[in-house]
Amino acid sequence: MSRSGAGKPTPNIAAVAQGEESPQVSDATLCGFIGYHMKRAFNVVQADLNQTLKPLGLRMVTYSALVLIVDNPGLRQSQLAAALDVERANLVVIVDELERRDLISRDRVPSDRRAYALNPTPAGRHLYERALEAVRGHEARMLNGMEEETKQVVIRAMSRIRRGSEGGSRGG
Amino acid sequence: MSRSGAGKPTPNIAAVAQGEESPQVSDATLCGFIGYHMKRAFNVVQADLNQTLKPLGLRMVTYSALVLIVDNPGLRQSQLAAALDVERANLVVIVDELERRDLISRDRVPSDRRAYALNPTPAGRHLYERALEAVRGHEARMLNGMEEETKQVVIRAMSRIRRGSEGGSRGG
DNA sequence: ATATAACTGTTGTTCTTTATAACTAATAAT
DNA sequence: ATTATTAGTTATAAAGAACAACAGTTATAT
Repeated sequence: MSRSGAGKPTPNIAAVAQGEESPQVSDATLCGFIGYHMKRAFNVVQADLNQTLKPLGLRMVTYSALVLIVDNPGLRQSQLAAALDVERANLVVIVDELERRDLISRDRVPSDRRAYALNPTPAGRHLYERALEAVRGHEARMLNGMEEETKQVVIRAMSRIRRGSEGGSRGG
Repeated sequence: MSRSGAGKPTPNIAAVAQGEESPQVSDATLCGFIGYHMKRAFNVVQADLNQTLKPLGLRMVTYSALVLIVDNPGLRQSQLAAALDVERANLVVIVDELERRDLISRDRVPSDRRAYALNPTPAGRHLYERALEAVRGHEARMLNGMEEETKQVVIRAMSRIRRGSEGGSRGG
């Protein structure tokens, strides 16, 4: 999960050696690509986020799912799968996990007896608040006082890259 | 590997439905976090990059490994593992793959008979050039005419996030 | 010199994630 | 009514990443 030693007791000897003792390995070519920087940065973010969520018993994907369910009560599993960009089949275990912990409930919808409406329980809403607070701290730690304007530029750039793969006739 | 339909013959029905037919699922809360935008954007980049490299018989990690070996001939596997941020054990199969395709060679180093010096073959250097050209096209496609200044801001922000997890006494 | 520790590459195993196919039940379409 | 499509589920396989343990080699300590 994490190679950055965010919460590890054992320091990564190889990483220390690479960073401070034998810095002769050049990644200059890869540094010419924005995707390389995105990957390296995202690895750090992901590792820290998972460490942040671990005390709450959440992973990145279960956290995202909980947020979307609280923000969109009555959501169907298909919609959630599409929003999370995971296969419906793989979403089942995620929803199972949230349901087993009584964070959400699967409620049958009368109009369509195939579908489940996903709704947060009071415990789910409570954990949602706690998780949100924790993730806000995580982001503040990651950004570490980055200027608001810079943040906005990054967000716009990321959105543009993401939407570039779609039709692209819709303005944002 | 890819859910964005970058090179798939079958259009993702769920994605279309989510994007154009039932846009009622709100991710406003998650959109408040830069990490969310990074993940979504990186998913798109990764999918397109893998599609780009597939005709060359490369994956993201084998491509990165090849680039680092060409740029740092004589590299040891430990160093490569540290640079790629993968376990030494897991790097073995990656190097195996590159060696089996005669893109690199494992040369024993006289001064330390434990270690292998990784060197690119002529075929490796040739594929390196081809891959680099393909990835340049991929990046141009992803960025799609993004202003140079914006790119630099993003790169600096990503570098800052990444280095924030280290000691942080070194300026860049 | 010898014993001990540390390092390099390797193998094997396990866990997790992701993708795929197939299935049941329910709705929609012809 | 028959057929096709959709929602959720199950099972399985493929791929990645984490971890432990090992042989061979080098470094260190006694």
